[in-house]
Amino acid sequence: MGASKTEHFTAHQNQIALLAKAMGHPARIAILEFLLKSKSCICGDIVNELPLAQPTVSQHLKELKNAGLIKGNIEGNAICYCINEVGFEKIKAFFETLISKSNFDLSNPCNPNETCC
Amino acid sequence: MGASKTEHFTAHQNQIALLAKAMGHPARIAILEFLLKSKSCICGDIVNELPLAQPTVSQHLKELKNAGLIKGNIEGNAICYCINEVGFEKIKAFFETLISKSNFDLSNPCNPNETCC
DNA sequence: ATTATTTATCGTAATATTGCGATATTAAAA
DNA sequence: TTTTAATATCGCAATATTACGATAAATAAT
Repeated sequence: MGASKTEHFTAHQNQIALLAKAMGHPARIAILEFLLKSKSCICGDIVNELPLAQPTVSQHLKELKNAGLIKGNIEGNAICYCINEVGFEKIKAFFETLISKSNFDLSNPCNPNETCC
Repeated sequence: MGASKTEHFTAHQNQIALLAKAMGHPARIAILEFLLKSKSCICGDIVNELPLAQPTVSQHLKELKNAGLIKGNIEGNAICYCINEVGFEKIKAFFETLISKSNFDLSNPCNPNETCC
């Protein structure tokens, strides 16, 4: 195989997995950190910030864009990239609701070395 | 290639990417949601909850365990799984610090259709 | 018009992931 | 001790990801 059986899971589960997957590479975390540190959009610069070849960075940017974590638009002969707050809020909200709706006591976790089920 | 150049990134970037990657599959999101909904650890049941064969689920559980998102210990001839609050707090803290340290105004984002760089 | 700059795409090799049948392992139950 | 149950591992096929050189595309600069 190699392909995920997405049709067997909820839209929400697939959506979160998609966002998490896009964040599942150190280069893409570096890009997100760089864009968040900046006050506005960034033209170029991203390639110089990363220890990867230009086509590789371009590919990572494309994945972040497809996942909805960043935006990019043409600005002359350069491209202006910035955080897509929509995707970012989605994954943040996921953690918040997951943790708040959780019955699991994260502050007093069960010890797996004890009998607990 | 196919292998990430982890050596070129910070330990923190690699750590977060590892956690995100582990969450980058709907089956693993489903497992996390199931464990968080439960009050304590879960023996078995996880395989029956998912629309995947037992070896596949076992593999997903292993990945979540390796990433530090869940714990599992032997309980007779069954295995007791529960949330690993350590990994969970890590990824939660990542979002919190990233957003608090961020200079990017998430509530008033730049519009990529305007000149912004 | 030509050249330089910036970014994307193509093609391809190396490696990783996903999924599952078959089988092993381990311990409880009979 | 044999059987049953639960979980893990092996091996494999299908597919996806990662990385980058070469090249294309599009605009700015000369």
